[in-house]
Amino acid sequence: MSADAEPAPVSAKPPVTLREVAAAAGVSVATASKALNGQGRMTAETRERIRETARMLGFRPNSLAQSLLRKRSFTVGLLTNDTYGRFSLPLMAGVSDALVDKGVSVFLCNVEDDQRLGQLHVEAMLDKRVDGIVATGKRIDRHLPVDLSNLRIPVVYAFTQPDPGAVGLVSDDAGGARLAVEQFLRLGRRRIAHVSGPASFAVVHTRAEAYRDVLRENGLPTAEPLLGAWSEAWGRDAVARLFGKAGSWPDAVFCGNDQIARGVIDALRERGISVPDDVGVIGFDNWEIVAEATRPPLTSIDMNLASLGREAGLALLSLVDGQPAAPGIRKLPCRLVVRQSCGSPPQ
Amino acid sequence: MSADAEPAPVSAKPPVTLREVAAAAGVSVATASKALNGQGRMTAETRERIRETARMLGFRPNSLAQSLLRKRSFTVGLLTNDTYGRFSLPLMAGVSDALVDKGVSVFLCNVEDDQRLGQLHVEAMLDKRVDGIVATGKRIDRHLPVDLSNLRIPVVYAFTQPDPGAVGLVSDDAGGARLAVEQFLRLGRRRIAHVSGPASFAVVHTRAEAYRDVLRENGLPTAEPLLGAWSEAWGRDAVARLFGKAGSWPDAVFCGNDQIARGVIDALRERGISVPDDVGVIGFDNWEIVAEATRPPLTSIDMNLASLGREAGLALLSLVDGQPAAPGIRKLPCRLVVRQSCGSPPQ
DNA sequence: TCCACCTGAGAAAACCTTTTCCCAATCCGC
DNA sequence: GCGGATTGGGAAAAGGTTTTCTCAGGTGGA
Repeated sequence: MSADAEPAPVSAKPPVTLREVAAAAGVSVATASKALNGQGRMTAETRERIRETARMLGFRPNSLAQSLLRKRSFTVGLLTNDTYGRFSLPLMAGVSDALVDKGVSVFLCNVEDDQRLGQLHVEAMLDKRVDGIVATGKRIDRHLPVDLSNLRIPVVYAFTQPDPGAVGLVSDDAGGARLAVEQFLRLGRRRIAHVSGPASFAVVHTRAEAYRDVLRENGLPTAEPLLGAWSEAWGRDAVARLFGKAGSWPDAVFCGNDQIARGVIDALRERGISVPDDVGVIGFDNWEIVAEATRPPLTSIDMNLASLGREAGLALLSLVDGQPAAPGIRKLPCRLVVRQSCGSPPQ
Repeated sequence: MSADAEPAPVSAKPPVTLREVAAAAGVSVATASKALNGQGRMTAETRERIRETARMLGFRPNSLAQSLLRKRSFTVGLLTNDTYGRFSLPLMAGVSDALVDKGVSVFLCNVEDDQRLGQLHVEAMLDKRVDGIVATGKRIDRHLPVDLSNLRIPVVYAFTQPDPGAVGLVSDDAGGARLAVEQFLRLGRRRIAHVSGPASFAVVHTRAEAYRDVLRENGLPTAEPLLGAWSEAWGRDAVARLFGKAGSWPDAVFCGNDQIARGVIDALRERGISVPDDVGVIGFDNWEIVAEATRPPLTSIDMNLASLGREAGLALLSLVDGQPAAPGIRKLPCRLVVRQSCGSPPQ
């Protein structure tokens, strides 16, 4: 390991090839290949001898040669424009997780919002003969800055806007919103407000609609959601509007994301309003770094992004294997993560 | 694009090969190859004709075949145990960014803290003949759960503990801490406290030592740093200790990370102590999501992780090209990002 | 006119593995 | 003992590209 131990393997000996294994075992490469792959016919003794030789020599087949022949590279590309962001990370982990067991590796390609970069990455992946592509982004209602519609390999969209006719996986935002509002109802809350992000986001409307639906189904008056930004500042601002004037204050606030929820909780505390005793709060995204830092810790809706990624990986794999998949958007359920910001059920 | 436009290319025609280009141009594959690569000798007219044919046919060379021959796959592996985390993301983006222009793609491998998974990923990468590996982690003072010391391909360590004799890149934590403390001094602060994370982290000591050094160099009394957790709660706790008793309160707090700093700022505000008028605060990491949400926004030390990643990518590339690199750890400077939590210079 | 040299281009090997034939030897039943 | 089936294993092509070698024809000089 140190300088004087060995003549420093500047470039270590090349990997051992099948030919060398065959030579060492005294058979032809064809026989060696078949022995190692469990193909062909030969005596059990021969097969075992070849295997043992391969093991001794530390033989590992060259994926490049295999891929060239099989026209399958056991490699997929993961395209994202959200490397820094919150959403594609768990998603990426899920994709990678679903594929590693099948021996499939993942090329990570961050295209930012740059057409040129996107083009570059897609061409590089195509040249390297990836078996398929998972496209993911930071917004469910926006396209990646690349055209993947006429590729000769399958594409699965996860947490981004799919091309028409493609298969897409997204979180069930409406279901997630229902989960939150229904939790409030179960806890006996009746005056439930909704504070969410900018109207330019599709999910803002999806969640708001589900919020209204649940209230209506339960015969409760629906209040107009307050739309603003995805920030703590807006959460604080919204509290000023909701609780600024005298009158019937909400006893629950369903927030469009965890940062808004944090702003809401901070502002309520500063007004001397107790969470969860006076007002319950539920966030969205279950971003642990935020949800666990609020006082009290924040109950939130988790979009199960890792599962989403796993499903995307598996869907892509079956597409690669030639299984036709039903095109269209599949919605995966969210999950309520209970912490302490919305109280316990009434006795 | 829609169902009736074309017979839906279930599996589109295979990519065009060099052989087809050669046939279409009426030359041999050898000549075609040389024409496209600018090698060999032929009339300018022939070369141009072949190039034009290739362009028309949309020819793109098969990377797999090229790699097999050249023994270079133009592919590297990025190993991390911090997929969800804060640090490896900008770093990954930097690595990818440095390599994409050179036509090098990056395999993303998240090994968590799992030996088996690490082994699996490394073997998969080796089989796929990656040209090199960048190893990165969530802590500068911990090893990844894999042994990369006897690989026959180059390895560069970034933001993780390198093997002896390898090349490693880390942030200059001491320099970063100096930057913070010196900024306070420049602003006329003299009673500077330091609140940091757990003693089990090497960086805690590195930064604390630099903090003491700067104070000593300036003839100021050094106070013992307060060590705790990397959390907001600990930041609030530390304020209670520093400002709880009467006496000479600090006029500046240098925090070990941004979350601690946020706790500090929140607790100061709750005590009616003004930031930055009464007390200046500087954080570490420059995690925008935190630094921009504090009230006031947080001045912080940025570790330039994207640059670190870029440097790591370039270092790996030159190693792959056979340039011997000086082994050992190279430290890259941090950067002070000024927001509003430490005030303006005195007039 | 002849020879040496250059020019343009092709044939073939190489990279490493898989798979499809193919062949020789052995075995079986009659 | 003989024809056919089976068995164990090998030769060779395929996959797509690069590179080295070879070669035919042309050019220039003597």
